[in-house]
Amino acid sequence: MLNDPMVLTPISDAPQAEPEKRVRDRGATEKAILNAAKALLAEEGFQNFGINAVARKTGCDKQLIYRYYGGLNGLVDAIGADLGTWVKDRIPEDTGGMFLLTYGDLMERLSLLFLQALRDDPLMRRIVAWEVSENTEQVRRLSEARSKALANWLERMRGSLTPPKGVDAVAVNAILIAAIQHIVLSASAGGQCAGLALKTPKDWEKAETALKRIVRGVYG
Amino acid sequence: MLNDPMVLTPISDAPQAEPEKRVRDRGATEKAILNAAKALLAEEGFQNFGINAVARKTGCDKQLIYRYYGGLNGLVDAIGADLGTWVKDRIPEDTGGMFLLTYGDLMERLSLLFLQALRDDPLMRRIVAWEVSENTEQVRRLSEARSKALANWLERMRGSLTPPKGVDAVAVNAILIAAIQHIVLSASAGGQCAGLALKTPKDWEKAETALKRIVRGVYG
DNA sequence: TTTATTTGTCACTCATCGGTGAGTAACAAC
DNA sequence: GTTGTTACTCACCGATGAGTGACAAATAAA
Repeated sequence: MLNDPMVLTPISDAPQAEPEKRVRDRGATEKAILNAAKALLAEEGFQNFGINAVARKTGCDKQLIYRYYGGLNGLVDAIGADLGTWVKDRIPEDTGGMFLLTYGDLMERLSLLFLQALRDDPLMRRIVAWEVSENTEQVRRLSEARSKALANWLERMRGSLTPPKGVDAVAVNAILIAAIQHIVLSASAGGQCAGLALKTPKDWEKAETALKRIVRGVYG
Repeated sequence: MLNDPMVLTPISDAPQAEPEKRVRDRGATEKAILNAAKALLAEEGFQNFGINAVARKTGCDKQLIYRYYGGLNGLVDAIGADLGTWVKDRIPEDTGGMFLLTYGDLMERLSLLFLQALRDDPLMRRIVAWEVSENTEQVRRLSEARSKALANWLERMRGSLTPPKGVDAVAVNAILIAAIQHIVLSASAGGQCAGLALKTPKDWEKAETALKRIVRGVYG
C-alpha cells in the first residue's frame, strides 16, 4: 500500500518529451553500456572515465554496469575484446595499388597507414595516451589487446619480405611506431610536437615526408 | 575557554616520532611546497596531483598553497619556471670528448643524450605524459616551458653545423624527439614498446643501436 | 492466476575532492 | 607588558567519486 505508484502517475501527465519505450532487453542494454563507454573514453579521455560517467552517458543506472560487467574492470576488458578487431576495421589490407617489392616499400606504406589510422581514431588515441600515463591492471589488459592486434597486423602484412641484413627490425620498428604514436598524440593534445606545427594538412604532409625519409633511411 | 587546546595535549603525550621543529619561515615553507609538488608529480603522476595531495605531502595546510601560490595553477607555474633549468642541469653540454664534424654526428649524440636524460628524470617523464594526455591551461604552460628549454638546448648545441640539403630538419627532429619520448614513456609505464622489451640494459642497448641507425639513416 | 526470475531504479553510505572563512600561535614594534 | 602583523591550522561546505542493499516492474514459469 505504501508508495503505491498509481498515486504518483498524475504528477507526470504533462506531455512527456521522451516516452522512450525502453524495452527490457539485457543484450541491448549491455551493448548500450559498452558503446557509451567507448564513446566516453574517446571523447573525454581516461581522466573522467568512471562508473558514474558511463552510467550517465548510457542513461541507465550504474548498478547495471556492476551486474553485467562486474564493474569498471570488466567493462574495460570488454572494450579490450573489441579492440582485436580494430586493425581489421581501421587499416586497409590492400597495398593501395602499389607493388611492395622491398621491406622499405612495405614499412613506408605501413607507417603511413598506421599514422592515418591513428589520426582517425580518437578511441585508440586515448588508449595509447592511457598506456603511457599509468600502469594499472585495467590499462595493462587494454594495452595487451592492442599490442597483440598490432603485431598480428604487422606480421600479416609483412608477407615474405624480410628486413635488410644486420638491421634489428623489431627495435627499429618499435621506434618508428613510438614516433608515430607520439606525434599523433602530441598533435591531438596540443597541435604541435617539438616545435613542429601539426594542424593543417600541409603540416601533416611535412611530417609524412619526414617519416618516409626516416623509414627509407634505415630500410632503403 | 571552549576548545582550550591544553586539554587535548595529554592525548598526544606518546613519544612523538617527529617533533619536527617547524620554524615559522615562509620562504622555507614555499620551497617545501614546491619540492613536495615536484616529488609528488614525479612519483604519482598527474592522476592524483591536487591541492589536497600536495598539502598532505608537504605536511602543511592546503590553505598555504592558496596563499603562497594562488592555488594549483600558480604552483604548476612555479614548477614550470624551474623547468627552464632542467636541460642545463640534466644534459651535459660537452660532447663527451667526441668531435662532432657533421650534423649526423651531432644528432646521434643529442638523441642519445636526450634519451638518457629523460630516462633519468621521472618528473620530466610525467610531464611529457601529461602533455599528451590532456590539454588544460596548466599543462599548456608546463609544456611551453619544457619545449622552449629543449629548443634552446638544441639550438645551442647545433653550433654552426647545418643539416644536409633537402632534409626538413625541424620535421625530422620532431619525429626523432617524439620517438625518444614515447619509447621512454612506454618503457616506464609497461617495460616495453610495440613488442620490444625495455627493461634490462641489454634491451636499451638494442634500442639505442636502432636509434643511432635511424639517425644515421636520415642524416648520414 | 500465482509465483519466480530477470531487468531496471532508487536511496543510501563512505570517502575524497577543491575551496573558504574563521580562528590560533609566533614574532616584531612599541 | 600590549598591539598588530605574519605564518599557520582547523572545521566546515557543496560536489562528486565508487560501491551496495532494497525495492518496483516486466516477463517467464508454474
